[in-house]
Amino acid sequence: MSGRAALASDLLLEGLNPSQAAAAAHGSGPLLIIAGAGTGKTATLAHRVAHLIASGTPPGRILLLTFTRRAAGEMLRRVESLLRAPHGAGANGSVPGATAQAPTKVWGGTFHAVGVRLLRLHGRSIGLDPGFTILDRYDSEDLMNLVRTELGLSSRERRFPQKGTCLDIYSRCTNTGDRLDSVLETAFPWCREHADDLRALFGGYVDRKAEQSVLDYDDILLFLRGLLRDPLAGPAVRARFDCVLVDEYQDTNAIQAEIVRLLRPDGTGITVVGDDAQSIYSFRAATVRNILDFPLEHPEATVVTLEQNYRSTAPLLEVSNRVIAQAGERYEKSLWSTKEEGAPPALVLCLDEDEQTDFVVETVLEQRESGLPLRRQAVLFRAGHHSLALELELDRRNIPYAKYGGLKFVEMAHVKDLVAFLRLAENPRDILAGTRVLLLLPGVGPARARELLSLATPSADEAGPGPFAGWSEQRPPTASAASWPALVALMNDLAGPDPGELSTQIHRIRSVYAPLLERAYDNAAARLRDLEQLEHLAAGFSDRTQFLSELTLDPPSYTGDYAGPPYLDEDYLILSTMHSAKGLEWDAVYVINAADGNIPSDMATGSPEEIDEELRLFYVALTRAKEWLYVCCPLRYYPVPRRPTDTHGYAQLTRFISPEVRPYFVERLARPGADGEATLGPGARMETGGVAEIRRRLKESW
DNA sequence: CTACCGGAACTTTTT
DNA sequence: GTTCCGGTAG
Repeated sequence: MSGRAALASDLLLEGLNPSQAAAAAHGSGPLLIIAGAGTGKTATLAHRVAHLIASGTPPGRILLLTFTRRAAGEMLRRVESLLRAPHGAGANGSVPGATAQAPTKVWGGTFHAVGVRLLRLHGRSIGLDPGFTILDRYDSEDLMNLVRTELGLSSRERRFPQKGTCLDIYSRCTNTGDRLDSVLETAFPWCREHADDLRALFGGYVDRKAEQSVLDYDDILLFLRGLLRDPLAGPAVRARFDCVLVDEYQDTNAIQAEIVRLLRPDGTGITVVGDDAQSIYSFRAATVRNILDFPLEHPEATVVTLEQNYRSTAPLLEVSNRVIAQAGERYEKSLWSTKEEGAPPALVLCLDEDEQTDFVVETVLEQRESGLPLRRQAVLFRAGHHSLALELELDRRNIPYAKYGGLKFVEMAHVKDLVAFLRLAENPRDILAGTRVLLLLPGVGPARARELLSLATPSADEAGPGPFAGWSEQRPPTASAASWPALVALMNDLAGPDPGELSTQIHRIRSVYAPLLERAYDNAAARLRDLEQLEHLAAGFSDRTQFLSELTLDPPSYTGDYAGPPYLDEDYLILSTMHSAKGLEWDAVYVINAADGNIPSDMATGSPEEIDEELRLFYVALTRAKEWLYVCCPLRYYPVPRRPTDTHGYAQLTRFISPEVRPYFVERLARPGADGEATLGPGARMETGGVAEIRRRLKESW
């Protein structure tokens, strides 16, 4: 590094605390940054990238792996502004060495997005067709179901696991590398008896993916690892990068860790950042061992711990620290804040879900009255459907909101339909996309679709007839005689040498699809508007291949608003699952349904490890708040009915707010009763009663 | 071979 | 409330 560059780098570190600066300016040895919640992790990482560029690393040789594309984008924006900022160094007021190459050249994105990019570039050298299309979760389930039906596993005396469960088991096997038997034993004991059938099923699933030239999420990681392991291709890919930075390292799985290892075998240039206390993806085979064992794997590694929290006030931090202290193994750290003053966290006890909804809506509006915009407030919950009642009320009151997690825009049936046209054109062997398109036609069922798809083959030479040329001679079922010629013409054009602009392609699909949509679904008008939205979305992409990849790897989240995602300049309330809230922060946070059964989820209380993960998830939710934190727990809730006979159960406050933690909250009733404060203690399940009865119980039972 | 109807079983988090 | 399976009518 030149003297001037060194000076510039020093200037880049302005505003960082000593630990952050040490991490940002660290040399080339392996580096582990343990970054507690709200400790300026993003800033540190951005400064580190800027520092690397300023000290001479070409941006294109830096690989920044993040958990979402949004995180990567945010990080690179900050890098850019750091390098642009007038630090007084350099002739033109910016950092030397930085101006020539834009930081946007940095390879940034999720493991999956980067994997796809590298596989399209280098895949051929390990025998992978670079024209592959990508299956999302639902496509993968459908393909699994197809094979399951073929093998006659659907109709059995002993009920065979559902497609989603099958895919979970498969995915767990591939991502952990464990044998099927041990996976079944530890994670899916109720499926043990089907071990042999599952093996056959998975074999078929793998074959079908290969035939169709499609990759599921797991394949992307698997093939990327294969690429890096390959004696010829591996070195070529490795040679691209000098530095690999991995964010949210606590949520990586064994394959991802190996990919990092293979990218930088000697450990130099590796930076991993994370917080073991926020590991919340073990259901996806992420293992906290990656971060805990990093110093063992790299004995020469430098470990920097960030403990000063810049996000939350001391009272909020206090309660979060107490909550996470209940967890098992972790790096000991205690977050501290200089923001001493602040409102204490509130524990809000509600009679039922309606009262909780009212409380949240009223408080959100009060906060807005006193100057806090909606978008700086967020409601967090364990499962996507926990926000349903709230969404209804927000709709009723015309309060705009955006929901993260749960059903996504691209997962809605009509959007998937339209995308299937594009996918089929892109990859005529993609049976799932093809079946989806053909089944839209009245009179066409699975059998006819299969027959038609066997006629469609990718044409070997450019000049030859298109892949769907054979369809022109097919006589359509009388019911869809009208739409058939248009569909054939459309597909031939889309798959032809000159399909036109992407948004034009979508426009053409819409005109063929609209009548089919109207036949197949109700509220066609709203759905057609969504498709218009999709066409607008596509305008930002020049390339169909890229559009399809990004759509499945990083789908835009769907909002509750019929008109599609809210415009960026509008104010709207944030609704999010706790998982999707990772890495984000808001001034006011409302955690709803903080009852045992919801958090921890009833589905995840099988083992102490699972419960620990739920605890960390709760911790993640609490630590999103900067100023105000409300934890709401409805005493009674109805959407439980296992049987139609019992209408509702009584909830207990989440076990994570234990008697030791509880005093750090200020307790209040959502709708203060006539006789003021209630005395609250641990609850018990009870039989139902009238409102008066419930109110009475409320006072005794907490 | 497709379209439709009735009964039975299930119901988290996501790249 | 939903999805999934098997049976039956056209």
